[in-house]
Amino acid sequence: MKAPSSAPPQSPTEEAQEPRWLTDEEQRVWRSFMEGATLLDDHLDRQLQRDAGMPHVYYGLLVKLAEAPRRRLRMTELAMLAKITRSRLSHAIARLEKSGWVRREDCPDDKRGQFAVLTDQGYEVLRQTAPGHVEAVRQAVFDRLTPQQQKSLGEIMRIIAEGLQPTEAGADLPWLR
Amino acid sequence: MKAPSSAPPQSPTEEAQEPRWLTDEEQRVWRSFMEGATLLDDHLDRQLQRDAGMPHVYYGLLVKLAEAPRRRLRMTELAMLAKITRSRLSHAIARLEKSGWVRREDCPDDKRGQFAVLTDQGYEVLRQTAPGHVEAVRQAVFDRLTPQQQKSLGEIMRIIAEGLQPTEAGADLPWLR
DNA sequence: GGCTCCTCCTTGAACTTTAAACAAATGGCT
DNA sequence: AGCCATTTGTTTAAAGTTCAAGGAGGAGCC
Repeated sequence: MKAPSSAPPQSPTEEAQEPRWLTDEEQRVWRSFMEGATLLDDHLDRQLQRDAGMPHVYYGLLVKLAEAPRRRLRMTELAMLAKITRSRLSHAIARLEKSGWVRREDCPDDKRGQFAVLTDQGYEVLRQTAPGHVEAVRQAVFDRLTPQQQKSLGEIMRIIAEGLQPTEAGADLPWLR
Repeated sequence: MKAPSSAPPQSPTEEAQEPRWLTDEEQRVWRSFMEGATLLDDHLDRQLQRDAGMPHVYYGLLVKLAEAPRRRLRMTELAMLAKITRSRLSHAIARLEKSGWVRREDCPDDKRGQFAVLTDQGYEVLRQTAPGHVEAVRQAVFDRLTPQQQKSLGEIMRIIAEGLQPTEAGADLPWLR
């Protein structure tokens, strides 16, 4: 991220041309982004750990389940929706199961498959902690941005997210550029 | 984050009024944000773990050190710059020390104090991996956004970050609203 | 000096995340 | 049926993070 004073251009046949360093302005944007994102996630993590007894990611899992038909989702689908690995999800569900907020259920169609099912207790936790969480999000984000800024933020982050989705072919195929 | 169908308004004297749920549009913005931020950080984490043998946060620490006078910073100052807790920093520096990229040095003025100092080896790692990292950031972010969007992103994230800075009095004093 | 409070940083335990390896089931394909 | 590649989800260990507690030095005050 830092440009060592003056690096001379590489040989033209080298794959590594002079790196496209960030300009000062780009630097500022990038650092603001990282700082904001870090502070925000830490903030919400603490908020939820305190009020709901779980990290932000876990809370997000419960939300996805609550929105799903019959409050259940296949592990792989949940992992994709939540943008986390299956491994991470496995651990997370194990912990949420221990807390009594989620229960596993076998999939009748596919003996490999597992459903993660939101328990009534899990739904209750969500019901009780959701107001506090939305409020935290509002105070940290929406209350501070103009409608136009909110709209921009949505568009921008959607673009960034799409560029990184494993779904999008070409994203992991840089040699096709 | 999810509004259970129709919750009746609370008693007016209750502190908990009807929660200010997010509108559908706000939901979309918020989810795009979380997804984008998650995917981006995971992506850069993998990129740096692969190419530099350390997580994104650790890389950021080396960058801060590289920019500091005499390539050294007091632990507390580094923690504040990097927006992480001192505890986390302690562990992180221990690991970076083991890797030979940072070294601790006692502070002459204050016997409690410690400097984290970037070693030559640490600087070298940075020099070699910085180009690849900037490139990753460019591809994921700057190459996809218009100049106007980049500017907006900077402004927006700066606002969010400022609202969460422990520095800003009033941020932790919600009763003063 | 002695007292108290605060700051600086570390530590250890509990918890979460990652990466790699794995078993089991599925889905073609012959 | 038999075979092989893929998909599904879990497991293990190592790495990273958090939280609460604590040692030690500094700073103000009597």
